[in-house]
Amino acid sequence: MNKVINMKQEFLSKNQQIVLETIKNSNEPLKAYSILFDVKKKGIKAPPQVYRALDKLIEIGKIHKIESKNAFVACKNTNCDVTKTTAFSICEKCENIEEIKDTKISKYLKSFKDNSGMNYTRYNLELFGLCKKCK
Amino acid sequence: MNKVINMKQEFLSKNQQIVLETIKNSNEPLKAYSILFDVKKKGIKAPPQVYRALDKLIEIGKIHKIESKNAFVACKNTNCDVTKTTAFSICEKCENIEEIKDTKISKYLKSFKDNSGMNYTRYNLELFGLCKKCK
DNA sequence: TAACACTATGTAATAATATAACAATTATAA
DNA sequence: TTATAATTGTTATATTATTACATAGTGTTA
Repeated sequence: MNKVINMKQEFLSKNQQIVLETIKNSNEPLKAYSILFDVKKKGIKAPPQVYRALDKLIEIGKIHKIESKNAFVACKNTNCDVTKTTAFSICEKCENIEEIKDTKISKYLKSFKDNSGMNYTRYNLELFGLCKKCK
Repeated sequence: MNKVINMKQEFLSKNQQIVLETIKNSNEPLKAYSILFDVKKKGIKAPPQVYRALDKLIEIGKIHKIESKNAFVACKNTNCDVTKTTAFSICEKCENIEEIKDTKISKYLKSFKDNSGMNYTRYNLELFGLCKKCK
């Protein structure tokens, strides 16, 4: 079986590589069935093959899921091993979505405590508004 | 048509009332088809009737959607007119979900600015971890 | 009142998203 | 080599959500 080693010595299987490349090459978040459509050229035929790859890629932090859109984006943050922790900015008009790199917000949320006794380890944050172009 | 006035003079239709009561009476977030199952006793028969009510209730801030779970909870925050802005704590083990009332975090996120030029107006935040019982 | 617009409802069909179950194959380790 | 685990392929189905259109009630106003 053809495998490739990435910078963190994590192995990506053939299907995982194909799905990851497809997402990376897109300039917008992709939905699972849109990924499936794209990768059919490369021999992937059925939803479970895509969803399995997506699950794994999320697990190792190569991609993130934007929950409110059921869509997937590649993580551009090279040291995103902390991962599964996500913050996105979403323009409500043009639907442009960007991962928020601002570290202040990440520090703030990681260290956040309330009086519930919860021990927080990760978060999803989606900030909505209007982007520079649309406002 | 039987209508009822709530504190903000917003009208709730019959189906909206039924769906809202069902969600309020639950001690956990409900999924749309679980709501549908419950309200069949009361004459609501099909998905669009439920989804229409859910959409409206979200719009007026009576309920929130937990995006990562595709589930709906009533907003206990009586003055949740600011709304559509949501923050939840989710236990990864027991799946207990609570709306975060902490106002610090809300102030922080509402006033958040980065250098993208985005003008943020609302957010969804889901904080994951282990609750007091599960850790 | 009749005509109109408007909102809410009911209903059937189907679209979109995701998983279960199991067989077949390939990779790695003992 | 045998066993084991991981990955893949495949079919079917479950779950979540919307479209489209018909029907009925409500409110306004000419």
